[in-house]
Amino acid sequence: MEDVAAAAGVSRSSVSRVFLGQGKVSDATRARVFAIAEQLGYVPNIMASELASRGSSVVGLLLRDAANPAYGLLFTKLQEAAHEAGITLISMTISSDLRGSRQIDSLNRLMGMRVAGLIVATGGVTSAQLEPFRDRIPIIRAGRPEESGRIHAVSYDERISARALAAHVADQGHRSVAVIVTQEHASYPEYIRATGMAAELAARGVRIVPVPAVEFTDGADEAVDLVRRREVTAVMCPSDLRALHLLRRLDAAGLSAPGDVSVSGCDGILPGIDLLGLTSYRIGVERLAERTIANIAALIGDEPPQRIVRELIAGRLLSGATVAPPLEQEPR
Amino acid sequence: MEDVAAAAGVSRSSVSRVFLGQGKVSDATRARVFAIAEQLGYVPNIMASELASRGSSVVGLLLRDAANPAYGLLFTKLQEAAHEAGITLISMTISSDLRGSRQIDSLNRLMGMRVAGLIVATGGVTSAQLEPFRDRIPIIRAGRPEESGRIHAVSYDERISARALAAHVADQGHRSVAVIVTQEHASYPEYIRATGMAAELAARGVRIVPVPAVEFTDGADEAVDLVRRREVTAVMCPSDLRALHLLRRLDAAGLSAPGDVSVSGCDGILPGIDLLGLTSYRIGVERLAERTIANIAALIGDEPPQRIVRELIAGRLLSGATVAPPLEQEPR
DNA sequence: CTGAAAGCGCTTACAG
DNA sequence: CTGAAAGCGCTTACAG
Repeated sequence: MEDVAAAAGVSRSSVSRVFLGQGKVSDATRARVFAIAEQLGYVPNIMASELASRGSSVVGLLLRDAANPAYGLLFTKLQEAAHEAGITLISMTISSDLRGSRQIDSLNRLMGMRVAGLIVATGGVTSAQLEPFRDRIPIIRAGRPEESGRIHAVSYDERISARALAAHVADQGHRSVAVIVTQEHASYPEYIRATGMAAELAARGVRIVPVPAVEFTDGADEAVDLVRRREVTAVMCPSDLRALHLLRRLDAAGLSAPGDVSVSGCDGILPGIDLLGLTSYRIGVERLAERTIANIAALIGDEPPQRIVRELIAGRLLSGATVAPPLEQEPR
Repeated sequence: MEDVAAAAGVSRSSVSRVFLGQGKVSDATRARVFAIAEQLGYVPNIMASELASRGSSVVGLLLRDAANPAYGLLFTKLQEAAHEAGITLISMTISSDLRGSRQIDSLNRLMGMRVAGLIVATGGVTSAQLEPFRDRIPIIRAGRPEESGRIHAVSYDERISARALAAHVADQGHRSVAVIVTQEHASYPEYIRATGMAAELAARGVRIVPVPAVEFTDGADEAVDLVRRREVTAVMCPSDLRALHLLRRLDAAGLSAPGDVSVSGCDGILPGIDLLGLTSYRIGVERLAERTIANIAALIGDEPPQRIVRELIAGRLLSGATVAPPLEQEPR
């Protein structure tokens, strides 16, 4: 900056004003400074700038495994929305198979960078861990149910999706259905979905066989057994990835959907899901990203909202070929 | 920091040393400082720290649309490898449908943050645009052929993958094959793949019908026509997403693979690709991420390698059901 | 419209 | 092992 100022024959103050685009600067000076800067390849040091101005325009994003299509799309949409809102997002990913310590690590790193706000799109960080920073900067949970009630959140409406899927399966005439229930501690969203599905099925008088699961591959073989023994005519999975795995195991067992059993997933993001014909629920990623950015922008803005943000985003049912009326048993 | 120092009864220098873990500090002081810091919720300001030490440990990552499974996985794997190498990655995504200006924007922002190095995983930034920063910080292109020869690169070996796929199709007995050729300016990697496929087919005496494409959906309907007119018995696509789209169009036309035509893609990342039975080539994302991080670590390290890094990463053929011998025509 | 000077939160020789 | 002081690259009142 010193060099630019010298070459342009002005003070550092003026160079600063030119780049900030604020304060009064003559057109001549402005043009000269820009020209020299361009020529010298000068790019202002954002760190120094923010340090001096005590302001930060960057928002931190704590993301889960972007290899998961649902998180990858969310990431992309958040970036897009942020860019449009003039917000720079800096992100760190947490692999889903890594435990707590590393997530905290990332959280601290982001805090150390003095981000103006934080978007948490992973369940790996608990509300309790967020709490100490809560009155330091605005924090918003994105895409995941937030229990505490003290942290802002824009979440998918898992209850609606669970109900829509369960209603669809029940409407096809299934009277005995297996539901793969991810344990609460393993994946809270999946847990909510699964219990929501079970509740809706129960309300419709459908018999439910819960299949507990923790790991991604859990429950599939057990479900296959249930199908073999003709105990159920449909299996509901709390995510598309789990449904895919079930389809693989069914295939290995010489069974298929919907011929031998109806299968449903949830997410609806996977490219090619239409070709597979998987019945699912397309979560509203785009809208969620939009609302998350709109809220964080307001929260880090001049007049932050007084109340805790708490929005629910709905999606839409994707009715595919893998769910059909049960064949032999239970004629209607 | 001042507060922590005061509360601990030491100077800021000592607090600094404790957090940097360098220099001699008595165990008593260390313990006291950590305790107070914890209690006060003090997290060192990384920006200030780096400004003062003139060093940066963060590496910038310019990524393409993470919603694309291939980029999403790359992103995740890069993060993992970086974390293991003690490198903090800060990333900005570029939506594939946004043009130049925004990419430069992100590039400047990253430079403004004074990152220690840069990983460019998008073709949207040209070598020429990178050139001005080339002698400022180490820059490495990841996952994409880099033409300039002046920028470090760890790329997928697109020629190998193209050849493997083409050889596989030819080996099945196809003698007339359509190849969807993405134009060079639209997607360079796809262009390299397509021309590589065509070259290998030609070398094996197979007749080639090139179908030019720019947009993601281009070429599919033309390919369907070729199949209808029995001009080709196979269609090779330069990416799985294009292959998926072709399968959709075939389906809409009442045709299917491999019954009416063999279809191949390339990438092999998509979850569920096995269920679809798509013949593809699984690119070596994990290894590429590993090598990229290893190289950037060396480049920003004490003794950077003298020569331009130029590595090629191979993957493996995924032979699926969508490629089979041609049925009626061309009996062997 | 412009410049000199203080200060942002740290690190780092340099003395002790 | 520890502290005082200068400095990192900027911004921002405050004077002019």
